[in-house]
Amino acid sequence: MGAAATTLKARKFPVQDRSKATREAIHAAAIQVLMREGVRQCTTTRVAERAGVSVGSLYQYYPNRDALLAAVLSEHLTGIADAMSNALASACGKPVADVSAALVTSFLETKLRNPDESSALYAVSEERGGAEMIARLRVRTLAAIARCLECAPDIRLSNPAWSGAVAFDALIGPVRSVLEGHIARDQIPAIRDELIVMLTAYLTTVGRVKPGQLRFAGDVTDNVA
Amino acid sequence: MGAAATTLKARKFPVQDRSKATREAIHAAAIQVLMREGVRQCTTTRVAERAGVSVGSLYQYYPNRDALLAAVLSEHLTGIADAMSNALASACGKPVADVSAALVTSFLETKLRNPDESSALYAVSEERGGAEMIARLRVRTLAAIARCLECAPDIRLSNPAWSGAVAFDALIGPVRSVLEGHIARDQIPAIRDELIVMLTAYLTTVGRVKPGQLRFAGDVTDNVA
Amino acid sequence: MGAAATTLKARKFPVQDRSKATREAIHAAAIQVLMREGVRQCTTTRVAERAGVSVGSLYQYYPNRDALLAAVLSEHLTGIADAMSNALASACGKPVADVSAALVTSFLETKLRNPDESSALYAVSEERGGAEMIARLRVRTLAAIARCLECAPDIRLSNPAWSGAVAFDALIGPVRSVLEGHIARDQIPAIRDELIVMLTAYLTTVGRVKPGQLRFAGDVTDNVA
Amino acid sequence: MGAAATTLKARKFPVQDRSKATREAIHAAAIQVLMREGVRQCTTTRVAERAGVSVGSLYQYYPNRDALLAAVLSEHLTGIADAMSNALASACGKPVADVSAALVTSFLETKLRNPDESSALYAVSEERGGAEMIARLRVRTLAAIARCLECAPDIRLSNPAWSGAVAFDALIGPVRSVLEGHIARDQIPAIRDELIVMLTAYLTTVGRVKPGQLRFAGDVTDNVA
DNA sequence: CATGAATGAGTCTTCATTCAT
DNA sequence: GATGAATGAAGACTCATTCAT
Repeated sequence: MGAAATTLKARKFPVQDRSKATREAIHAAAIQVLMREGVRQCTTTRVAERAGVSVGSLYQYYPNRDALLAAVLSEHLTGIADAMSNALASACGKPVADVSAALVTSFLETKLRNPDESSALYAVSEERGGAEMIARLRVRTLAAIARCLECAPDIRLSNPAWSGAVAFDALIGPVRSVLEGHIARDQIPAIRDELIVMLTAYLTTVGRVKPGQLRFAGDVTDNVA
Repeated sequence: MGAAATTLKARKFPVQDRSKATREAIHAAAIQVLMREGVRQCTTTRVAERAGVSVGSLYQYYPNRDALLAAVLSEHLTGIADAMSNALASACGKPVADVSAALVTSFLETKLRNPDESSALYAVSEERGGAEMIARLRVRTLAAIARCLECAPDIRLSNPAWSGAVAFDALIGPVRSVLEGHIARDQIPAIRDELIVMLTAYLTTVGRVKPGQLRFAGDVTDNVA
Repeated sequence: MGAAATTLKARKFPVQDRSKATREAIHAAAIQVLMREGVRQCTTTRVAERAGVSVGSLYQYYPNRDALLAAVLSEHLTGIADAMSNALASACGKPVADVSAALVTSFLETKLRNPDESSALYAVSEERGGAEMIARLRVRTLAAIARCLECAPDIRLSNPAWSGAVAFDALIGPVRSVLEGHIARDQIPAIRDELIVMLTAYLTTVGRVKPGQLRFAGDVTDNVA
Repeated sequence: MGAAATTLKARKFPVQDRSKATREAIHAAAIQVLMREGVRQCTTTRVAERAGVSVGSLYQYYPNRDALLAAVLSEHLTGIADAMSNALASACGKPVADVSAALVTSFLETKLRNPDESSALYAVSEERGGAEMIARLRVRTLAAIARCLECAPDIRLSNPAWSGAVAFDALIGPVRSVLEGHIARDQIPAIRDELIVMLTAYLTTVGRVKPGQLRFAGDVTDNVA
């Protein structure tokens, strides 16, 4: 009887679902604590508390504190990589300006959607294991960018992967400046446009086709000395 | 003789010199530990140990751990800001390409001179107080950049401070990629040239003087397009 | 059976009871250490050790060393204030001699019941926060005394609160002399009687009703003379 | 030659005088620090600093911190004992009321002349060695009191030492209440008068001569129940 | 004798992790 | 599986005391 009742309840809330819910609660709590208190104060006890579970339970879902923080960071970075992949896929085959716009817009949008979370996670990425994860997702994103740049009809890059990497890396600092408050949040549209201009100018310059092919396309090139 | 020798020795190590030596030993040790073990493991005990002094001595020179780390970070950042100010001063009045080159070269050179130290200090800047210091020196550097851009004869920027900030921030990500090992160290010259191209292209684009306007200091706002 | 036994055991030590036991063990240990080693040596480590728990546990029950000492002091002082309140309540409406006796007896009894503890706590009250606590409980006790003196039929005090305060304060020194060993412990009954005499003499003198005034509630200020 | 010069200088400021001055400076500094910062913060370094000498010098004059604090406490207590001895000597042979007045007045005056100092020293007396010193000077003072009470013409105490001790101890609490701020400082004259009344009443009561000898001297006696 | 840099044992406190219930 | 009390290693920081100069 008792067993049956339990089973029925379990059917409505299957074990895995409840597990998943708890796991997600802990995950969310970790982000909250991270944002409000910083990495140092983001202790397992505090996270469990905010998640409404016991520390013991936390350890049922994450083998240790580092694993929890890694999971949080991983999801954050994966989200960004996914968003960028999608955006870039849509821009495939379009001219540089559009690719640049897709790149800049998708990065800024995802990174700045939850600014506090993004900010908090910088500190997490300094902890052990952060670098590798960033490296992994950077590679993935760079691949998407390179693919896109190869198909841009108005440029011909000698090394799309390389140029794409530079272009992507160039976005990191400005975004961080926004997150750190060096650049006001109402300037986000302005900075977005500015970065699009920058990337477009850069990629156009390094990807300009041989003289005679696109002679009248622009005049930026001869400024590069 | 013995007395003379003692006196001479004493002259080499008078009170202030000994203090200074100890202080510097601690400072250096902090950087060492930071590089080898990371911020988390960079404890007062460990630093004192590597410096060959007691914890007590460390606290005679730095009021607390944060102050020590802040001092290390401060010296690092100040060095960079100084180097950039100098380089930019030399480039004042020269064309954009030269300003870009000065900006990129000075930043890369100082930042990559001691790559391990630079790397280690990223984590330090996440700790309490790091943000403010970065903000302060960022402002100083941005002022130098803006000053330089205003004098560049071949461009007319509607907002030199803003464009300079974007240009500077764009360097941060790529440099970090080198430090993190995402970009091989033998690629440093290549990335330097690439960044010079990028900044020059960007600044030329946003600072492009419409034909016929060069002689009249007209309203340049519509150049940002 | 095994299960039942376990359940019974568990009933004896449910969560709250175990917690309470630990808390009390720490409390008791603190007093022990205080008595044997003094405040200075009453460190969190030593207390935890004597309580048979880890330092960590101590901090689960008391936020810091001061809070622990404050708790010990508080319980001690509260106990005294309670005992005196009760004794004085019983003496309400009785003549001065009885009030004095109640006052003296209750104070001596509670203070000297655990002489070593009382002694040890003097040093605690010097530490941060001790003064306030003493002040608070002094006020409470003085109120009880004043209430009692107002109802004594054979005296009419111009300012019962003031006289009560003096009377109470006068007990502090003698009690301390006993605790410090200046007065032998077998003299306690003698000192008690002596103090009763003193307080009675004092209160009678300052509360003496002039012949013929007993029936009229006149101005009694000139009795303090 | 150099020796002669040194000797002459020394004659003007004899070694012992300078030593004495330094010692006193340290002593005074200790009291200052004690008052402003409390015992815990009264460290050898801080005292030396305020005294304008080096820690090393401090240790030339006092073997260790405890000795320094003991010296400070000793001088304080000795000063009080001296003042009381003098006052009591003057009151010798006079009636109880005068003896009480002398006792109370001298104690209050010396104890409250530098209230902050007196307050600060309570904490010192809790440290190791304080109790013994207090005991020693208490004995000395009690002897002076007893001597005085024996000569009072209007009372005949069965045990002057005992009654004197009670009388003296009764002053300790009230004085402390003033120092702790429980009793306002402008109430000092009032409390002095009150305490004189209390001691006089007490000593008169316990020292009353047999009926028939001083029958009309006072009427306090029959109030004692 | 004076100095004050150096020492290091000893405090308080935190927190990741475990395990009996 | 859940709980949360218990653990104890480790970290930051202080301060009495010494000793080379």
